[in-house]
Amino acid sequence: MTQACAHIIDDDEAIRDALQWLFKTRGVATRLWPSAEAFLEAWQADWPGCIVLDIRMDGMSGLECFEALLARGNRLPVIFVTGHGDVPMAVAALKKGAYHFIEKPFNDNDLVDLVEQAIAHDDENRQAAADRGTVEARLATLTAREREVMDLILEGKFNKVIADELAISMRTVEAHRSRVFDKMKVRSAVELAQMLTALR
Amino acid sequence: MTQACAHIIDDDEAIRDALQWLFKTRGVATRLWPSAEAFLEAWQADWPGCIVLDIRMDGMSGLECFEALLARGNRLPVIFVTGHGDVPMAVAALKKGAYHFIEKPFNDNDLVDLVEQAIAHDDENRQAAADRGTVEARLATLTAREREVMDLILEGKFNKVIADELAISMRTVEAHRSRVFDKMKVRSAVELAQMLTALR
DNA sequence: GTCGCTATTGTGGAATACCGCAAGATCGCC
DNA sequence: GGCGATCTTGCGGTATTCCACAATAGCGAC
Repeated sequence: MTQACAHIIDDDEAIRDALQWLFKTRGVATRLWPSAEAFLEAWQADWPGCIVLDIRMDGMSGLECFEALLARGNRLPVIFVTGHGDVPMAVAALKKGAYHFIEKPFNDNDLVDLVEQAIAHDDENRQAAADRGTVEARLATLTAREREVMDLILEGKFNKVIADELAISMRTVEAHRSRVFDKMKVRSAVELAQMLTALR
Repeated sequence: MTQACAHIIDDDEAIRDALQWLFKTRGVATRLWPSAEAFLEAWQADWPGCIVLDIRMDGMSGLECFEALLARGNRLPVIFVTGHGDVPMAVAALKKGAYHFIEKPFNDNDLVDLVEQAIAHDDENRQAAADRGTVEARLATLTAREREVMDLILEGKFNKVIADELAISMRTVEAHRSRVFDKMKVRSAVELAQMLTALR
């Protein structure tokens, strides 16, 4: 499941099959889900790709599914598909972060293009998230004391001042500082600042 | 014109007046424009507030006006209002960066709420832009050589290495470095890195 | 208890950064 | 030619960083 794919969630088997065939001819991998519930149950945060989500379905609606995904921190771009949408619904969905909102009947090529854009978009997100992930993983290896020292380093303070504020000796600060650089895999305070400021 | 206001662009005088009255009762300053052309002619990049833009108008349409504003780097949130919109139009507008898309007839309170949110949103944007502006203004005071040195500092290099790469003496690098810190109003390379990384 | 991790401190020295003062050279502008 | 901005360099000295080596102490896990 490391392969990016378009998750097609629709309770109409004929549509699922038609979309599967469509995407197959265009070289886009798909995975089919007969209901929002089924998808939510299987959903994993690290799945790459995008979601093509029908709004009107038996059981949980596409909008409810979207909300549930939001609550779980879903990052996959969601493309809504509906035959009975309206402007307020589309606006609300997009403002909540949906990737697109398209009405049936749609042009096949348009949908494929959208899905490809969404998958590419997800790729970028995923890359950025991975970068953040590695930095956070390194942060996680720091001890509490090391993090305290790091914070003060990031305020541009001298070891001397840090030693004062933490009421420890300068030598100790140096030791922590050295370990911080080591664990964060940077060679200077400047690199550290850039790495962490990039996280926002 | 330093006061944030809602720019109402509509070719129907009755609607303009009605909206002006509505916003006045809710304490939102407004400015009325009878056409997209009139607004575009007067438009200034530093106006704060938001835009309420009717789509169907004689002459230039709201959508065309929006495109023109995009091309000019407009930052004001745009709220589209229309009686004849459809889903694709709304989706396209939002994906291009419009703030909202609302259909007539609309609930007065909804529109006022939207406008207030948009103005608040613009305030935040403007604050962030101002921060970027001050940093960029400082950057602009740097000489070419100082910027070169700064770039190398931001790569975490020692003065010695920088001197080598630029084929100048270490003392010269120190002089530039000192002036860079001075002009950028920072006291350490760490602060500099944070200030510039925050710009993205 | 022993082992491993963490926090702590010290010594001593080499490498760098930082600062004030002074000054030569180039270049464009009036 | 004179003026101002910029780039350049050196001297001498202080402050800070960085590193290797060495060592003590607390604390939780097995």
